Amino acid sequence: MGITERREREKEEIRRKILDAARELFMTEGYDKVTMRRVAEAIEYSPTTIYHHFEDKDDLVEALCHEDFAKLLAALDPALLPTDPIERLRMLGLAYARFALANPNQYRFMFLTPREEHPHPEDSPGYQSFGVVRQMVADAKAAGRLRDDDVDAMAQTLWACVHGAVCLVTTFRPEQFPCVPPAADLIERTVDASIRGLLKE
Amino acid sequence: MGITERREREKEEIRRKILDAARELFMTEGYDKVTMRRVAEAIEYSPTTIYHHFEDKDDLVEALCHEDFAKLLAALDPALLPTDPIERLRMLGLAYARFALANPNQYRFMFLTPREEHPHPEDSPGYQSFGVVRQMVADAKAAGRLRDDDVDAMAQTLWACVHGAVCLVTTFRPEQFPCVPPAADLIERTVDASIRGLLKE
DNA sequence: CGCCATAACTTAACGTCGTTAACACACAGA
DNA sequence: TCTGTGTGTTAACGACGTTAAGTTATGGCG
Repeated sequence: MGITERREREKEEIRRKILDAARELFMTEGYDKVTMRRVAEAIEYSPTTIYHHFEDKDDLVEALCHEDFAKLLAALDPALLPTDPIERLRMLGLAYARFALANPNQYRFMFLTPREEHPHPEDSPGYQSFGVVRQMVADAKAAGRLRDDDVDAMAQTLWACVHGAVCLVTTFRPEQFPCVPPAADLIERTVDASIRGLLKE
Repeated sequence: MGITERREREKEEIRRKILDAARELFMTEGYDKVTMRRVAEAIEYSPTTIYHHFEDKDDLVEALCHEDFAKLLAALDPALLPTDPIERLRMLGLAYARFALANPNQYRFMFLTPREEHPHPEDSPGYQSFGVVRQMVADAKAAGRLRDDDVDAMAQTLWACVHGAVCLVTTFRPEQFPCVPPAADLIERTVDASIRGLLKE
């Protein structure tokens, strides 16, 4: 009775094809250019077929996004970071920014698009990514290196700062807005300043 | 020969009406809901009429945006701020955030939408707003309060941090993402930490 | 085998959007 | 009085997300 299993495998296969085609369009041309019709054309099916695998366009991009949160979580793997708590935080910030700059369209959808209908459950990669930050802030705090007691608030502050630098760099081209410096420079400066602002004494 | 003047006055009047209707829609319902047809309906003209006053939808929203940059510049008026350079910077950051939180849709378009075709000339309010930040950073530097020498880079760093806090707060509702704290609290903490990170010793 | 239910997939359409071509009309200047 | 310019309209085009209806293939079952 391997028939239904084969069916499921085939269904999964085309779901995979849809996701891959959508991601290709999404990465290279951005959200607006991911139209159901273009995705369908890319996989050589009719647009209606996509609706058998995803509820609507939002659901499709949401699925993409879910995969990307997993990638982000992997990119923040604590095992890859130094042991000194502060240096660790610094490298975490840079790794986060590296992910964002490498996947600007995804980042935009993940962190810059209001997604009221899709909250992050506690065991989701998105939630866990924040957990990594919080844990490292907690470690730095435990090592007596931070000035404040509110670990959550400090983690959010760091996140906000790096997020801001990433947003500026990915939104504006250097020549467009007043004197935006080389991307890497602004990000490094922002990570440094925000961490320093939380240090004890 | 007041005829052409009356004509121009009338033309200006309807342009004004279009902008007002568009702003109303834009503020309350966001960019997507500002359709040429709905704006036209609001002012009781045909959609085509709008195209006699604005090149396309982008041009219309761009005009809205231009007005908002002027409002931002006004909201950052240095005369309203304290005299101590650091306290001044702090209040500037809070005033910036206040503007953003009061006009989230406009803020989104102003600072979160890539606008490749519309750079900011040096005398534009957008450019000048950054000038205000840079000037205050320069003053703090002149007062010997800052650790670094690169005024532009420090101004951009502060901007990035506040921008990031504003983006998080306007994008996510408190219950949606991990433990986002009360908006005002995160913003204040971010302003404080980023400035502290730039202080001398 | 022959019938049929179900799932996969398509065609064709609806309503919305931004935008534009074609036309109508008022009216100042000759 | 004619004419051109500016101001406005209607009606359409093509692209979009989405869906109703229909087609086809195929495994299950008498």
